[in-house]
Amino acid sequence: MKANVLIVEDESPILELLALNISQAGYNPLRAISAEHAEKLINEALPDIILLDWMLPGMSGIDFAKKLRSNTLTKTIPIIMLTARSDELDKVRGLEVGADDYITKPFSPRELNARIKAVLRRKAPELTEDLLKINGLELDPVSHRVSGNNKPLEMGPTEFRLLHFFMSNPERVYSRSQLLDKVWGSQIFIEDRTVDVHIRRLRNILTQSQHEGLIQTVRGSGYRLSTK
Amino acid sequence: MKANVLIVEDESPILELLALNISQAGYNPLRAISAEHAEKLINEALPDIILLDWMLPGMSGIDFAKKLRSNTLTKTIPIIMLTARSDELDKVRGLEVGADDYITKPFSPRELNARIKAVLRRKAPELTEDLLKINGLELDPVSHRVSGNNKPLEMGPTEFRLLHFFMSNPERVYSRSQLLDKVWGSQIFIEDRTVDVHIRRLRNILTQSQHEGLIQTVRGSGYRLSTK
DNA sequence: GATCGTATGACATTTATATGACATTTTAAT
DNA sequence: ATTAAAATGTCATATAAATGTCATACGATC
Repeated sequence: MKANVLIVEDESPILELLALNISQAGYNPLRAISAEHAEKLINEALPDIILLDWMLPGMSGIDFAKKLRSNTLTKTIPIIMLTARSDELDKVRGLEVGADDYITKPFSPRELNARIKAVLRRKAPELTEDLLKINGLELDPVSHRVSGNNKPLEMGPTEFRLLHFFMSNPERVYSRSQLLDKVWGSQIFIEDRTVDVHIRRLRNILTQSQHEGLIQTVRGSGYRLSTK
Repeated sequence: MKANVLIVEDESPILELLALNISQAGYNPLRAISAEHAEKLINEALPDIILLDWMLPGMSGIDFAKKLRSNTLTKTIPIIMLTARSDELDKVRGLEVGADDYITKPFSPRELNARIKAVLRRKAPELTEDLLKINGLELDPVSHRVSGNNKPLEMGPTEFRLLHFFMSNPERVYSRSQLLDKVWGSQIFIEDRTVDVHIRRLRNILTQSQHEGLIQTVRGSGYRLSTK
């Protein structure tokens, strides 16, 4: 599950540079040369994060950010602003319209990737590759392995993604619909009740290391991973 | 809290078929036989989602979609286009004018309902996520947990919502019908006296941490959450 | 003490979740 | 290509929890 990074930048060389960088960092770059172009891409599939140039022909970056923030569908997508100069005023305005971070050109690839990672970790931790440990339960996104109290646990892909998501967002209730969106994907059409079945499968597997209590039912609301 | 689904379809048998389906799926169907007719209905009450036939007499579906998108009031209403053929070009044009999804005839009831659900679940409004604390009583909307003096308190969904509402609006009296509106929902037909029962249930639970006095009866008026 | 509004316990019903089974689809191996 | 194995989504049923209503008891107010 590579994160989709939408880059909105009108200068083609910079755009390509960014895209190269991003794909090397393990993300999936999407290119847009204007706000209008970006909107089209967003209509097809919501990106996980947006890199947005401050200066754009047509709709400016800051107006576009505002627009994104005013739409329910896009308001939670993290935005990193790209600005030419390190102007404090720009920074303030950027944060005002809801940018999550911002970076001034020229920037080092390392810094850019670090910031993307930081923002993702905050907003969509399930898209990072961090090793997750909770109460003796370990999930390694890189090797794609799970173990409970050092005992390897075998599970299907869906259960893995479900557990990955829960471990990335512990102590938080998710409705079945939210889980379908986050774990299955928003373009998928399956029954709410199917979530129950996968929860049960996951719990069954976690039983091997007495971790099944981690996945809790919150009646009327959904499910939660919690150590309490 | 049934979602209102506006169906715009000129062929009466198909319209009825759709309406039947939609009401069986737990939504409330509104019927329109033309774009003009649909506009009238929209003026009366904004639907939650619109199923829009591609081919319509008078204003075409695509023009109507464009019109809806250009109006502030209606631009955020999700639209699902109904098209006769699976023409890629149509799909592109549909997405261009801002349809959220589209489905080709003939379609299975299941697929249709799944798509409606998928589109609706994405536009769910977000509730406030702030941790509420009053006098040692804590309610966390995120993890969906309540504790009194650090002791976990278990309660049913209705009691949770009731307490959530009171803690969000402390020191203020609400009549039984106001509570029914705010906590149960406005279209629900329930006896006033039932509120009493849930108040008692809530108080019983709060007794575990000596917080039952927080919920006060205001004779002749209703109930209030107050620390005084 | 009569009246009115509220509290309480019991109960039938409704609603939500858990579970086991199954048909199909996907994936991997040969 | 063929086959076997694994995974997936759905359904029917079982189980559990929550809900709304009522009858009755209680307490305040006049």
